[in-house]
Amino acid sequence: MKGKIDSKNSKKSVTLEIEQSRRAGLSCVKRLPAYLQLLRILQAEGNEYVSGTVLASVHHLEPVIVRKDLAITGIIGTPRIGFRVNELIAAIERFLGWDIQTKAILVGAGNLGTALLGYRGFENFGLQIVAAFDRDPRKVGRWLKGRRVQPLEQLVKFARRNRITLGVLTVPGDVAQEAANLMARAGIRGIWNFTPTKLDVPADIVTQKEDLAEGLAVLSHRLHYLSRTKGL
Amino acid sequence: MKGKIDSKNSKKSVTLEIEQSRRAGLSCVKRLPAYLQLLRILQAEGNEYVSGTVLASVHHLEPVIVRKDLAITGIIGTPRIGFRVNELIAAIERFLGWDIQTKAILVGAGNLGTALLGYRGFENFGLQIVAAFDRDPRKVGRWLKGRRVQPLEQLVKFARRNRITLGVLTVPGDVAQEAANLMARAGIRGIWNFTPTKLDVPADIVTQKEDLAEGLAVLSHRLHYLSRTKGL
DNA sequence: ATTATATCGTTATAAAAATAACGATACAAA
DNA sequence: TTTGTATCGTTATTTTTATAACGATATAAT
Repeated sequence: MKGKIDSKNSKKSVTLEIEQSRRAGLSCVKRLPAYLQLLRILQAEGNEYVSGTVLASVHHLEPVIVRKDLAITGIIGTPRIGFRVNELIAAIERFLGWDIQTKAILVGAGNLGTALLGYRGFENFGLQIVAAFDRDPRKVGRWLKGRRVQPLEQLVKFARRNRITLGVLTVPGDVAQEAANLMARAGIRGIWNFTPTKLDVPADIVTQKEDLAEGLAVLSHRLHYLSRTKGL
Repeated sequence: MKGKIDSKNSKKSVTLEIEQSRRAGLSCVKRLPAYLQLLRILQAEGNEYVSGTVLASVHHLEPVIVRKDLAITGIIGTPRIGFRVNELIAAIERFLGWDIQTKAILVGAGNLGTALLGYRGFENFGLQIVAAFDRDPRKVGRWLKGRRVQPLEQLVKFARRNRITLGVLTVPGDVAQEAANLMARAGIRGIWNFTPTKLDVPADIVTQKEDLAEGLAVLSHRLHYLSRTKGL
């Protein structure tokens, strides 16, 4: 008389199929790479399954949060067992768009720019920095971590010709807006902004500001005012 | 019969004086450095006052948020005028503990470590990286951005002798925990963790994890699934 | 076969953060 | 002097995020 299986399943499948990925909370998206990192280690170690509980304990999170986060990638686990590591990795990568490599250019071959160029590991994040640009004539022409530094004047042509969609901005703050304008002209769709400058860009361009000072502020504040909070 | 001025003022002053800095929301603390950065520019340009409205518009925030954020530093503005730039800078710096320089050591003289060592600007964040350490004998002894790279074995002695309270961790992920243990033994109180490894440390040590992948995940996700959100 | 248990997925509640609303104040202009 | 307005600080509401609660399920143990 209750017909439990039927009524529940039909509702769930419809919901999941129709709205594809329900609104993905920002904090959730931020946690996904951390899961991914651990999952790759587990995969390399030969683990076939992993439980949300394990993922949670490593990252000092509540298991519920992990399960909810994973749910938005569309993955489905089995009770008492957990999730298939392979499937989980694939689901997260796909959700973040990291299953296909995105070509990016980097502007500003200074300290930080050089470090980012040298970072082996972006390939794990679906990112491929294919070229570097700088305004300084002394830097132009030199080779940095396998890429020849090109002059800024070449940026627009290069980016258009190679269908570049992502730009990494590592110039000094006072020329950041200028460089961003150049990227916009070049048809770039997203800017990863490592400068302290808040960029003004057309509405169809996505920017992500990366500010070291932010994290340092949290650290300093906790250090000075006794740490009461627990989480990250 | 209402006695509005009296009742309100007495309540406010008591509240403010007693609990010093009411619980500082995490998101608020993160925004403070951005204000600070802009304030210093305004100061250099000779501006004496700034309104919360201006701060807000530059950073694409609501004025209310700015006023609330500033309020927790203890600063008080004047209606129609705004805040004194000098006072505001001092208040934020003091709140974050950036009014006195904190000495730090850096462990891991790789790409990122080198870039951080070369970053002129930490002095604006109350941070002074006074020494660099590395495990690799080929790096030990070399000079990097004005600091001689020392062997890991010297870390504990050096940190204790110089009363170092903060450690910057830029080693590969698989040796991060090991380095963190060393820092703990050396009496370090806070660890700025640039590795992808979640650290296990004694409860009295504060850690702040800096994960580039986090920001990239947000950027990628927005790029792939149409950007509906507006804010940073 | 029954019971126990670890885990899942969902729903309900609590906490934190963002947004909105509103009175108060200081200067400017009529 | 009066009125207007930009801004402040606080309180109220909404939204987002985290935590808690709970039934469901798959294996292991009795």
